[in-house]
Amino acid sequence: MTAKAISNALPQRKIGVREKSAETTRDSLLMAAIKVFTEHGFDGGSIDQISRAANSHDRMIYYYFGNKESLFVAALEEIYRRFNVAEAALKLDLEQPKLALEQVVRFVLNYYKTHPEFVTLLNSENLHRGKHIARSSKAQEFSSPAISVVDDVLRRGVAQGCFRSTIASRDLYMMIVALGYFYQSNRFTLSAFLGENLETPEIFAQWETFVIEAVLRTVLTPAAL
Amino acid sequence: MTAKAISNALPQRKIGVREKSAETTRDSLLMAAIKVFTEHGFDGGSIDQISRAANSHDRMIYYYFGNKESLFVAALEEIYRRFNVAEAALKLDLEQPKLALEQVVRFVLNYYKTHPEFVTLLNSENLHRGKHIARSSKAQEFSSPAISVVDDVLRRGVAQGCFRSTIASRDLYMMIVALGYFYQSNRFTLSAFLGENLETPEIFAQWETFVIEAVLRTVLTPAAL
Amino acid sequence: MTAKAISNALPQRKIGVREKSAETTRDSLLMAAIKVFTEHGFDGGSIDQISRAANSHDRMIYYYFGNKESLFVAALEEIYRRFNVAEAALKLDLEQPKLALEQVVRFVLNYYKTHPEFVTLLNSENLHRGKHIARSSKAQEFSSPAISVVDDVLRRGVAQGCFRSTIASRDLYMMIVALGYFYQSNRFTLSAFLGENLETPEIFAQWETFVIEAVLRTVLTPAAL
Amino acid sequence: MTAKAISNALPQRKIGVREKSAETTRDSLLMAAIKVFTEHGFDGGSIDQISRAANSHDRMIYYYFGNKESLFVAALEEIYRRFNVAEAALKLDLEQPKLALEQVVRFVLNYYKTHPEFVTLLNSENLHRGKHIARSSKAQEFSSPAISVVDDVLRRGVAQGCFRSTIASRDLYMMIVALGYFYQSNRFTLSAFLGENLETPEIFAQWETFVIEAVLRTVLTPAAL
DNA sequence: CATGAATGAGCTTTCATTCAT
DNA sequence: CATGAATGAAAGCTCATTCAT
Repeated sequence: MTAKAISNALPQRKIGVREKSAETTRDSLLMAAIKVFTEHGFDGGSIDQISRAANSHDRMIYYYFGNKESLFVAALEEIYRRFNVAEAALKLDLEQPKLALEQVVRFVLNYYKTHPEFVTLLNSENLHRGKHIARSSKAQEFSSPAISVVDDVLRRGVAQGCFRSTIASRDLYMMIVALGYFYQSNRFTLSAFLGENLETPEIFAQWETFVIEAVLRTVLTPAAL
Repeated sequence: MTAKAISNALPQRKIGVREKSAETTRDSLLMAAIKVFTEHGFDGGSIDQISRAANSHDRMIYYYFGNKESLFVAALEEIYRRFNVAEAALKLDLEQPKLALEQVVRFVLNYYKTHPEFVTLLNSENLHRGKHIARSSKAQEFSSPAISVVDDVLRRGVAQGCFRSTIASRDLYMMIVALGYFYQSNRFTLSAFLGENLETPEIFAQWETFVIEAVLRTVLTPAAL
Repeated sequence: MTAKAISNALPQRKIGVREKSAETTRDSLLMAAIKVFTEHGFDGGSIDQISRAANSHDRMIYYYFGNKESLFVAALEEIYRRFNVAEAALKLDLEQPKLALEQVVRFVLNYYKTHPEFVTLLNSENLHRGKHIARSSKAQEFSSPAISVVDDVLRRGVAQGCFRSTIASRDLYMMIVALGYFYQSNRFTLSAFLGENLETPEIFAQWETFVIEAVLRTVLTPAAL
Repeated sequence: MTAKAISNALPQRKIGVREKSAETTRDSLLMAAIKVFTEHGFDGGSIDQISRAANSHDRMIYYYFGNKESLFVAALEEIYRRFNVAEAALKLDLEQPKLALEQVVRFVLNYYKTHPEFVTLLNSENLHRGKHIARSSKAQEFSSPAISVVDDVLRRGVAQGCFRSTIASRDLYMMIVALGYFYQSNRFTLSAFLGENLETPEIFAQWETFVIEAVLRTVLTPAAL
């Protein structure tokens, strides 16, 4: 029969024989996985959808990743890696802590806005109570850079006397992330409930301004306000 | 043999002949749906799991709700209804806006904490880009009470001169909700990344204190700080 | 609950309480059955579709007809009854056998064309090897009029000397019916295979002329040709 | 317990591990499909019945054919292919057009009689208004041989002067097919209505003689009669 | 490295029908 | 005469995964 079965059932899927290197196959499967999991979540996305989107075959996913869960973990790690790369590119002037903090807030809000896969994959992961990320050896190493950026800015501001000294960097980090993440992750239900489309640039801009103000007012000393 | 076939065949699933009223059947299906969707999300939760948990049959879900999506919409509406009931029971002293606002924050944070189904169902819904709630005629009517509570407090505080007049109630509402929701919805990935368990009472208490402070600092006039 | 379950699942189906007489309900169910069975066949048509089309309820079908098969038998009997009524209205001049035979052919071809339900229901019935009609007590009484019309014309023509005496009326009857029925019943596959749409008036007219000629040439004596 | 579950569980359904080639599996599924669709029609025949009859599994039907409809199309194409093969084996002496035409009629009538699957599958297909065959790319290529055989004989007869020149080959083709097909496809309802069993050899023989005579009388010139 | 074949359990949904009032 | 409730079986189809080469 040779290739006839599949070409009968899925005629649109013919791929050339050995025309792609291993690296490419693995990569395109991973990209496809991020795309499909972003659109349908872990449960909603199927192995078949992913392999088809990658112009490959189901079997290759098992070859390279073992199973669906491991593929999902790889996808999670990849989007975290990308976030860290983007964050590392952020050049902050620590000598101006107030401005630096504002930049961090802008970066976070805009990163979430332009990278829905980040929000959606984490959303799906939390629906599963974090069971996949718990299996990742790289989980914690990925978070430290993010938090340390906030920590650095905070320390410098305290040292300069413009930031309050009682703020825990973990809380500040979570505040910034929460205000950015929630707006994106819940924009659909929020839009429905508020009767306003949160995806318009105007409303996002207003929110960004508000968040910056809220963060600064929380952190700044009365004198620096 | 499939698990489903077994459960159909096993005698212990047989329920007494028409011993339950329609009210009970519909209700228990809805309660079971909330439970199962909370634990596994929309895609992860199966019709079979739900009917079994309700001690009923698959068929009755279609009898009472039409299909899986409509059942999910009914579940969403129910948890929103409950939230509004709980919020309506909240007695605020509007003459003390600062205290009232603190109470609102405490209420929201604790409601999300004690009602994981609220967070999880919305999480699942946003994964589907809000397509289910868009079909609900009750969506908007459910959100207005929540926002108006914040609005009332805010107006009163502005009138008394202790709250800043430039705050939009929608932004304030979203801030409170975001800080409460995100902590719960992302507690699994956050715990993994931070290396700290956010479900311990101590860390939650610290977060609650921080959020109250952040909200008040954002809203209060310099004089009232 | 009362009516809430159905109105939730099938909101478009509310019917007034007792606003229709029994006669009407039974009749509209029968009409709906003919319609649905015509469109989808016995297997393809569902009890639910039928009761909905009749603006009634599943339960009423069982009340009036007992089960799906008996409903189908009733539908078959009804379309045969209608055919006989139409045929009885046909006024033939037996003194002109050739003309009368032509009229019969025209009647049959046009009846099948304008009553697709006749063709489709019989089609469906033959797919089930006639098991439903075998249960009908009225089956044979319905066929006699049809055949006797052909028989009368044939006898008269033989008596007059213009028709050949060796023709069996059963064969002649089947020939006319076959040429009319097949064209209608198989018009879809024929159109696909021939690459011509048999539903256009021109092609039907050509066929009608051809059939009349074929029937007459088969029956007429050489002298009368 | 459902019958399906049972058949999944019972050991006698287990087939040897990979003891069958793909060729065999696909073919036996197709053969089983023809058998089951012949007996119960498209709607009445189930995927489960077919896979069981082929000693295979539901899943393989989707693997090889995609879905039930495509399997049905494949079945239709297969029986048409077989008809064409049988017809191609027919050796006609075109120098004797009258005899050749008689042979064509005998061939068609006997093919339909001995291949009920041909009649039944087309019957079922027409019940669905030809929607499946419309999706077949091979539909028209299958019909041309059949019609061209009739066309060849007709032309030769006209050339020799024994056949009338006004006959359209399409009409002649449809006449022969109609008289053969209808007798088989409607033999159940006809038997019930006529009170005679059309499956007895005597009645079939009489019909065959009649049809040959009718076709020849329609086609022959008066001189050749 | 890659692929065709196969597997069995699971999914959501619809079926005809019956019960009790 | 009619209806709301319930039932169990079966439908078509998709799931993640494994085998053998």
